[in-house]
Amino acid sequence: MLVGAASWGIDSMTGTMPDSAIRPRKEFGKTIAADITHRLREEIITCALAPGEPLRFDVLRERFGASFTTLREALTALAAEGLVDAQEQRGYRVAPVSRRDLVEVTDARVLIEVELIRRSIERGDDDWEIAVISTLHRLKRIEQRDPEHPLRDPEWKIAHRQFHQALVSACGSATLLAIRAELFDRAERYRHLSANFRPRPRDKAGEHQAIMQAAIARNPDLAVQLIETHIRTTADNVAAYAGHLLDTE
Amino acid sequence: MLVGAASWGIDSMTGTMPDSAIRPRKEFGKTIAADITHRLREEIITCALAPGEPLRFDVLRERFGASFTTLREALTALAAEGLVDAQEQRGYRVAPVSRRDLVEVTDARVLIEVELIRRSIERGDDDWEIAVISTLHRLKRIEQRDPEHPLRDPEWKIAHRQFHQALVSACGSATLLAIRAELFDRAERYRHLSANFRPRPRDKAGEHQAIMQAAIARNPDLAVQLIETHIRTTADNVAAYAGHLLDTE
DNA sequence: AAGGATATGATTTTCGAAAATATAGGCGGG
DNA sequence: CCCGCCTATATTTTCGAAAATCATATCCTT
Repeated sequence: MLVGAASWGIDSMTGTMPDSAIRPRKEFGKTIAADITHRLREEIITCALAPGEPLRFDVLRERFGASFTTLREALTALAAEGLVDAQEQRGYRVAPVSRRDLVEVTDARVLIEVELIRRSIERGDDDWEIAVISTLHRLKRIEQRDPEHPLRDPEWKIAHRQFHQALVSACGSATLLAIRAELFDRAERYRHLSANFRPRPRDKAGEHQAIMQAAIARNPDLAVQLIETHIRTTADNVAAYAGHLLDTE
Repeated sequence: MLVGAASWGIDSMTGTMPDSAIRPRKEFGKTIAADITHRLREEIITCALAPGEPLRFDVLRERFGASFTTLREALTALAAEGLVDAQEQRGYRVAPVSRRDLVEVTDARVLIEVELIRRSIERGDDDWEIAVISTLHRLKRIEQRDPEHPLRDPEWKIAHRQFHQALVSACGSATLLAIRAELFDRAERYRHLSANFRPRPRDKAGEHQAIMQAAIARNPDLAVQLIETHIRTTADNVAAYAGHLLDTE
């Protein structure tokens, strides 16, 4: 899903509040459809809904307490984002995963993220620097507090997402940012897929620190190289630890 | 809208049949929602529905003969593609146009199309060469037959789209092809916007011919340079001839 | 027993009414 | 006279029933 002007793309950045908490039927100002889109997206990204799993309306209806139509609207939106697979006249299912798709998403992310980092470094102002530094700081704080299995911690996820978002936020193109956000979500699903099998997370803290420094130092070539390595090694890890889940198709 | 695997992206390539013709309520095998999505997309791209125009359900209901829900699903999908702007609780409207958006779309197209051309030239096989040559041939035939105002001719539009699609079709990434297709649609809307004011179309035939030759000759640097110029001069023409329509916002 | 048509059940897809929300116009108070 | 509140209307959003479609099992024919 691309974006008209700069409308949604953002909402996938706001993270999610724990479903266990007492929550209003829908968040303020949002339609039920938008809320369900958001909740479904989270469940798919975190693999609470497994790749390839059929999404039957009866089940969803009970789980989310919305009607056919509302659910259908949410599924349509997610299909446009590539997280749901629409099979005409035969319903929806969680988008399947595959080695090939992982490679495509990784390549596309590198292509776009590299460009956006360059533009951000060139155009970023003081506010941008502050955003990059502060989001990294928060991320590190969370990592210190609980250094194991960061993906399990929703707070780490949000902070991680916001740091990477901050890095490219000054690029000046809402269009490309929206594309980037979608690819980020699709990649994050693969990270979750492998998180359960990865014995121990590698030291991402150092990588993030280095990326931040290169960005603030306005060294585009170094920043780009670090980001590309960051993205590709993450994908390689997924392929290594979740490889057995990628050949189902 | 991005794509899950490789599902839709294609359908925006199939063109449209004249609405005046006697057509079945929906095309074979498609849901009504998918059909309406397709028809609405065409009307937005061709500016039959003007940029910024509100899309009220009563009006759409009469025009397309579908119910609220079905229309809503179509609008959701188009919002994900960036052709429709969803204003929470306040309905939908055709995505507005602006100079800034035109620049963003153009830049994004260059970034992605350039990469895909490179990959296609590197990976394209005999079938790819044949597709490139034959789609260009058809395009030239149509241009000879009726050399004025090509955008008015639906056949030219389809042929033009298919030629550019063929050029990048061997890139190997359904993900990037889907992104490219969306950006192409958004750019085509701007072309339509200026078509009514452009005194005479420039000689695109020569440019297409040169691009084809560079591609078949496996000269990526030249092909990339030609494509970039092609995209940017088209956008410049839009800005020049439809500039007065881009400052409404 | 194999193949194919048909009936049955499960599931998706569509519809229009009803509820929720926004917009516009009028009324009263400052 | 202008501003804010309140009511009336217009519009969107949601719902569950009904229609359409697909999947499965059964039965008939060869």
